[in-house]
Amino acid sequence: MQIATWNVNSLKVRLPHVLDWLAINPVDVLCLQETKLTDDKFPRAELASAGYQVTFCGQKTYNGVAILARDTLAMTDLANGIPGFEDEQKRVIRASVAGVHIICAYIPNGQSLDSDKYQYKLRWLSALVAWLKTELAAHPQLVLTGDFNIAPQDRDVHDPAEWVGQVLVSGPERAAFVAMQELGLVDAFRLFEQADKSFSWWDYRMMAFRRNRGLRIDHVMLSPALAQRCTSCIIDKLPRKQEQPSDHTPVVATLAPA
DNA sequence: ATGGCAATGTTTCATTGA
Repeated sequence: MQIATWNVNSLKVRLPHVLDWLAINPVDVLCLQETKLTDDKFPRAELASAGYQVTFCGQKTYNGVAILARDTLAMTDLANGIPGFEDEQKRVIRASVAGVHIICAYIPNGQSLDSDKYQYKLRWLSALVAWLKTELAAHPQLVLTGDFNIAPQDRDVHDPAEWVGQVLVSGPERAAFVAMQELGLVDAFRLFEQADKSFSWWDYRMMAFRRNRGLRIDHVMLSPALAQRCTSCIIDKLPRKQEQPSDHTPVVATLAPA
């Protein structure tokens, strides 16, 4: 089973990229973030033609998440949001696909350490971690994937010194990531030997992609039972090289049959 | 220190992202 995540930065603009990518990479599950579409505008028919069933939850301009699953697989238990956490922003959606419990998340950016948005990010992360504890107990086969807006370690940052004092690398954010690991979730990418300076996001500005000035902030985290089955996790940089790309590129994890 | 690039809204620039 292959599970991928991709922050597409507008599914309206990026639908052709997604369809092209799926044609080459027929993953079983693709989690999308920043669809930036209200539900009435979601391109359900186009994705159905490509062989994918969908569940989505979006809003105008900002946020928006979706899970695509091959239509040959059973997709059940559809829900969105973090239970008990009031949030107008559409950032979490979940579904069970062929018995694997998938949570697709777009964790807040935080803007800057002195921003209200940063406080919101920390509250949000706290709610997520508390909820994950019960989710993991209920669903031993669990994947948490998406745009975490957290670079877990300095090796996930092109120039750590340049990022000191900024969001995505702050102590409290990284502590939340560690808290997820302490619940048993495993950063699939780090199960394997990887090239130095592997990133999943590059700023549009300053030729950041060509200079590989990026961050690794998009993650696939696996419950212990699934980590045991994971045979690979790669970042696919090809979409980032295309015309009019998203600033993020897909991350793909492969699980061996149970 | 600042802005650089891209998407969105109803736009003629502001806001947000990371």
